[in-house]
Amino acid sequence: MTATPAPRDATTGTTEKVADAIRNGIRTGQFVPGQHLVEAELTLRLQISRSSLREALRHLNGDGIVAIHRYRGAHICRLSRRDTRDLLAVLEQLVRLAARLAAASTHEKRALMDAALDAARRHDEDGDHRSYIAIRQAFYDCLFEVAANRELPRVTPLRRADLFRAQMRPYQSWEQQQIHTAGYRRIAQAVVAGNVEAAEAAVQALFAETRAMVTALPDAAFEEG
Amino acid sequence: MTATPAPRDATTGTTEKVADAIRNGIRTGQFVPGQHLVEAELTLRLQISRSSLREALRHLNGDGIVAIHRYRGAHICRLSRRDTRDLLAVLEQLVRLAARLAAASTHEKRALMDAALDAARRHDEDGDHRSYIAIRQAFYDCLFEVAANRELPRVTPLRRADLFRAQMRPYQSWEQQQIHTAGYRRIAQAVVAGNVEAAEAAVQALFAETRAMVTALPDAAFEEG
DNA sequence: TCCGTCAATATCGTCGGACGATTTCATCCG
DNA sequence: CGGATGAAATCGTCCGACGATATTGACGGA
Repeated sequence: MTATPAPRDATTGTTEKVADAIRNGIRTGQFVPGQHLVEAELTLRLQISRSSLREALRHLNGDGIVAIHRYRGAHICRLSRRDTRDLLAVLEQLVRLAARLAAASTHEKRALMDAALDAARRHDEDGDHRSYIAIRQAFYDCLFEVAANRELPRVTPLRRADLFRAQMRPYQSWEQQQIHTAGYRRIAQAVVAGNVEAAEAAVQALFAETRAMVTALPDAAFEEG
Repeated sequence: MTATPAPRDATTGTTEKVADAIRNGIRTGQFVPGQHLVEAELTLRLQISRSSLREALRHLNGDGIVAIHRYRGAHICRLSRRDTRDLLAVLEQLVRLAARLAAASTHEKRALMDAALDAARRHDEDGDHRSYIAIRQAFYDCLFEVAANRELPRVTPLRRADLFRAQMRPYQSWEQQQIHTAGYRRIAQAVVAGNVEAAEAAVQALFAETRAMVTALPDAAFEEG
């Protein structure tokens, strides 16, 4: 009777493996937003049964990263400009809350953010896109860990943000990634310092940058609507 | 099975019907938080196959209202004090965002909130618990409609809040429900008036009341941890 | 040639059964 | 009384089947 869905149990199942595979495929570019997902093809590629695949797709559908239309199959969601705007508005509030809670946490807990900072510094050196993804993930994992709010990781639409990142990728330069990473660093520094106002301000600044970047993108990067 | 004459969207399927049935059962008290869900029993009760039921359970697991432990089955989540605190913190931020967006919307859109207000007034008269549930649902539906942010209804953990309400029910008096409904009314009025600050303040006040009520509840109302 | 109609196909939704894996529980023995 | 043990219950995964529906492409008439 644990109040929260099983953390370890759930990760050991076939459906979770499949869901992770697709999520990871989105991050690595193996799956592209808008791509049609045919059940028969995926069952062959992933070597699983249709039942398990459908459960995984239903799971991903709940996360909002695949859309399912009756008798027309599933496809990776492709965000419109409006979807992106709405997503960023919600995400900003939740990350702000996370930053506020984290900055108000105990000193030893806040020190965990140093790991994310170190990873960010390493990213500046090699500059691989894969490490950028890793940075992002490490940053948010660490932020949620320090914030110590079990509900935040559940509701924060980070998987949808991955979709957003995937759509931006062809248009985003390495410099922009570096700027974004610098934003993570500023948040982490404010959190480690225990400065609540600075942490919230850093989150706001990061999302302001992101919104500006989105505005500058061509229409081709978005779904119509 | 064959009784699906006019399916127009993805929301009209067996799995969705099952998920709705369980969600509704939680609201009406048919399912109690902590209750064990046996697949064989549910397939008989709902007259569906195990495949469809499992998809539905996976869906509800994604919404965070049922927990699934490998080889031990699914059960309705039961929130601990901490879970409740975390849930309310996140919910407050999202409802605040919704109220802010709604109050800043156009005048004709904001007028939609009058429907929710009328429903709230009707609730004061008959005072049935079922109508209280209806009020709550109508209020949030309307708020999200006016806020015009597609991401908000997706991420806002209202189903988990239903869990919370279900756990409170045995300890919540009718007067407290009325007080809560009055909080909805204040938010709606501020939204209709287009007063952003007042709307956000009303949300804050509502959650402050809720937190105070939670603190006063006995331990028996919560899962341990 | 263009466009509407209609059949063929691909794919999905649901079902039922099967088998191994694991937990749970009652039983038995020390 | 407590720990080992075996049976029952339940779950996870797979497979095959059938009807339902959307998509596609052929066909014929204007």
